[in-house]
Amino acid sequence: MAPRHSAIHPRLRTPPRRDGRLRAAVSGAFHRRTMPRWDRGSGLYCRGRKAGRARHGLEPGLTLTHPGGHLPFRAPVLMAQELKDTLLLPKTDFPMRANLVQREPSRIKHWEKLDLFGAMQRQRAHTGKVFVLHDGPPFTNGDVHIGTALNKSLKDFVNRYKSMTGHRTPYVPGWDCHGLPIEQKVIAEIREQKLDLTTAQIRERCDAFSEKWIAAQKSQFKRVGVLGDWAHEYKTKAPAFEGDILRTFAAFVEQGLVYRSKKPVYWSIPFETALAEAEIEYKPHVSPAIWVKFTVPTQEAEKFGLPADKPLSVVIWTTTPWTIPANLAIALHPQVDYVVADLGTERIIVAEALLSPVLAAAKHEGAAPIIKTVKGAELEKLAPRHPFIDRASPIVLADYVTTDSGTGCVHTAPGHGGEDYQTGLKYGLEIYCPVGDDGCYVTDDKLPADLVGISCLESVEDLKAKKTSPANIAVLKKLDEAGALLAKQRYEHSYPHCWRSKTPIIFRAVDQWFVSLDKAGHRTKALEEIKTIADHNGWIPAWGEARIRGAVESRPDWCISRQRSWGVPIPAFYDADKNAWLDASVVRAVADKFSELGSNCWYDLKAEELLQGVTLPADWPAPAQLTCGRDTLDVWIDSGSTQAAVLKRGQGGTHWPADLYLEGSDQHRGWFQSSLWNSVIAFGAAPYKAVLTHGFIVDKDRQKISKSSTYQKPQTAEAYIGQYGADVIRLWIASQDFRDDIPVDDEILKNVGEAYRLFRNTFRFQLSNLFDFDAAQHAVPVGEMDALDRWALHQTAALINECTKAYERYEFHRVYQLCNQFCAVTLSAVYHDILKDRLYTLGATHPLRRSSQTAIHHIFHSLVRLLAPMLCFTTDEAWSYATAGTEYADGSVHLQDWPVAPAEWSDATIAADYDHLLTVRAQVNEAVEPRRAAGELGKSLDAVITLSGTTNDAVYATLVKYRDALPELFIVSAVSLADAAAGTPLQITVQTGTESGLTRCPRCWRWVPALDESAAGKVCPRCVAALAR
RNA sequence: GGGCUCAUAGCUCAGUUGGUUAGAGCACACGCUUGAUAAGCGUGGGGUCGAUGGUUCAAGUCCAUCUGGGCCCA
Repeated sequence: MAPRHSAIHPRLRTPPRRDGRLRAAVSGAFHRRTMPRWDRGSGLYCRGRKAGRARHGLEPGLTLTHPGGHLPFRAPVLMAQELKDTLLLPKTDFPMRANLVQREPSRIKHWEKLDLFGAMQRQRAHTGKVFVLHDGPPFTNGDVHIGTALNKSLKDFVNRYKSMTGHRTPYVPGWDCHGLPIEQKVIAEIREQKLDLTTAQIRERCDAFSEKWIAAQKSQFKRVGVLGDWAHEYKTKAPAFEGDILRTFAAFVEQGLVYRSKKPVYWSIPFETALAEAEIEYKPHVSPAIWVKFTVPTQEAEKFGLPADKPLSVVIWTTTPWTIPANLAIALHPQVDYVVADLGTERIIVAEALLSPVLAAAKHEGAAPIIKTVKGAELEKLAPRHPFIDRASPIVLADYVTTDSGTGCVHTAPGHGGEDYQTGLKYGLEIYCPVGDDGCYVTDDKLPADLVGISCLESVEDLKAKKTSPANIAVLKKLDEAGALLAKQRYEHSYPHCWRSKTPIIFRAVDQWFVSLDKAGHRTKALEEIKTIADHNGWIPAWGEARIRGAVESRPDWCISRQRSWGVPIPAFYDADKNAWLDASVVRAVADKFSELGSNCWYDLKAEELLQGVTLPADWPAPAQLTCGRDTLDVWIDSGSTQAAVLKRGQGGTHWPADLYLEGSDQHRGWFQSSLWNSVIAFGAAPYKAVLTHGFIVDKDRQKISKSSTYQKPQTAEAYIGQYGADVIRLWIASQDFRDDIPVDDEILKNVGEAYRLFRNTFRFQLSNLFDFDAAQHAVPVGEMDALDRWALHQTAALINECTKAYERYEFHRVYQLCNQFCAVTLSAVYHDILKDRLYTLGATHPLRRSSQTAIHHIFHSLVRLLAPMLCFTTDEAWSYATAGTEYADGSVHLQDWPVAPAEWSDATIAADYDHLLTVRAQVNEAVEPRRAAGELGKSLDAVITLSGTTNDAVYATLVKYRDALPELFIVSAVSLADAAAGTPLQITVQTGTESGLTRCPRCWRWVPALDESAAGKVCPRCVAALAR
């Protein structure tokens, strides 16, 4: 370096050229009009040191007139370099560029090497504080969605925070493995491959499918930075877990809650099996549409004030004549107008709006005067007769009835339709289904004998021949004979077909298992538990209580059986007469088998083998006469059993009940509820003390992403993390008030990226200015620190307190806002900016410099911890540089204790004084700005300030009190105070250094009365002192 | 259609038991700086607090209705 300035002409050893002085030589307007673009400080050209030198090199040719006299402009660059070398400029290896996408995976490996999660647990093993966040299991059927990443990140924030505050945080991640969506995907594969597989084979494929996604999701969750007991996760398909699912179920059985009842399902007649939505194809189909008259007996008519002097009937419309034998009611809409229309010899009741299409279908000619109009509600319980079976078909009310088509009077067969079933339950109708597994009418004392054995199936041959089913034909004949058929038409519509047999499916009630929720007072107990949790503010936000209360109150008895393959088998046995046998002790015995062998044994073994060594209840048939049932449990029993299989067993050091459940708000009706029911029934209490919910990801217009026109790319966590890095995504999650919808959008993420850079640069600035600071040796006791540094500590204490409060309330966005503001304003714009002069120009061991370094050290170690739960990668990186000076350290920020501000950091007097001082600082900035705009000033250090005011003004009094600190505080070269007459408001005068007759120190750039000689040339007295050390 | 819920600047958030001219950061514009430099500093513009009606001396805040969004049901 040294030789470089040897050739410099002595004349160049003048004070370095200051842009301020150059500007001072010309008017702003002149300057802007005439100076070359590259010298206007626009940043277009003058980027970096190289560019700066080039500019200096060009300028000596210009001689500009200074107001204070002629001052030939020079550019003693090398001189400046030499002086610059005497400064204590910031130094760090902590990179400015985060390069998160590349760097984060290495840190994950580093954590794995450290066994960070294990280390955190061991460290808090004996604190006596435990916080159990019980993981809600994601479904294992695809890549981690950004919404799932959000959920897991929030959990990670909580766990890391709780760990730092001294809690052991046993977090056992889990997966929900069974269920229809997986089976559907597997079945779709099988369909494509045109395979015909056994149940066991299908289950094998489902298992492999699930396992594959567990592995994928696990690595994706880890990539997000989520810490947990990944090596010992729970899976609902694990044998031990399946055993516990059955043990939970056994508790249901034991209390007599489980009963059998019918419920309609999609049914394939050729395969004699229930079908899932995915196994159904909708195809065009021609059905016989019929208009059927249900006669109203005279007495009934009179009771309801209807005219009874002519035959009167209610007309229904249906496209499935075969369901007429199962008709038990007619549904009307309560608010729709119905009319009694006179057809001459008889009268009919239909919806007013549909009278004319009905007349058209019936080919009625001539007038059909309306005798009477009534609301549907007025006809409730009117009892027309079934056309050919001796029973009433009462009028019921239902909201789903429309006047779009038909008659407005809906044929209701609770055993053959979903809505019909609901209405049936509501009105206490039998769930009646006179059709057997083979699709034929069964022997039944209510059914006309001539219908028995007739099939509802339309075979592929029938379809080709455009023939309708034998049952349809038979029913049409019966209706015709009864004189009940008002009209008949071909009706073409889209109808569900079985994907395998290609024949139309039927909707048919089959026996299902239900759990009674009221029988043993469990609903009351569940509601009590909800209240108890609310009393302890456990529903976060509080409206969660209303949400789950509504779900629990309105939950009907739960249908827990599924005619599926991929699930936990319901351990019911059947005798030769198809009677079901279910007993708690046997369920428990089977549970033990499942725990040992996995639930596949249900399919691999015969009942007799399975029950070997099991003592059956006295009234049971011999095992040899039993077969295993083929229904599986609804997955709500699976997921609701996690609290039993994980928490009750203390897996990974957990305990029951959990301290927190944390899921999306949809889980009020889902997992929160299923867990509550299972736990209340099996253990008599709720499985959680608190439940935190978050909203859903939406696009920038707050529309759900699936509807969004702007978001068609895959919404996987990987896609986002691959672009932004996990820490930016985590910061984005932290920045949002997650109780509401969470918008995601490039602009938002870009914003968060800026905030990320702010945090990173804050750390970098702090680290770089601690390069020669060793807290053990150099730290200054708080009581001996400079006021400015104590102010900074006061602010830090406030930050710590506020952030801690926010973490306790899970208000991460408050932490984000608070830290953002702290870094941007308190530090960057004020504290750090002011500190530069001290840190760079004073001697290394100067008390003020050490005081500030001490404060920076404290602030860094506070801030890095406050942000650690969120910015888990970056804070650990910064912490490593701070403690080890390298990218990786043996320890981790995540093993540190949560910051607690020592009482001595807070100083109300200094805080109040600085409020005044910073107000004036803002005013000074404002006052400087016009002169800067005029081109008379550059940096604020070029300014000399005079403040006049009166000492009876509190603000001015504070200025007087801190008189000596003001230039530093305002980052100006000098501040003089001028006492004015009482009542005079504070007045600010701005002069340049030159105007004040001062000289600029080439080293610290402050304008001073005189320079002294030093080894490095002429500098200000303060710099002479600094250089002397 | 029902239950729960949300709406404050371009974006993310504050805004106390109703009480001065509704705040902050980011973004934007214009400057400065080149000793945090793919950084840093300053100044500035920007809001009918979703809409309407009401209560009140006073409404972002309380009440009602509506509009739009979200979750869950039907």
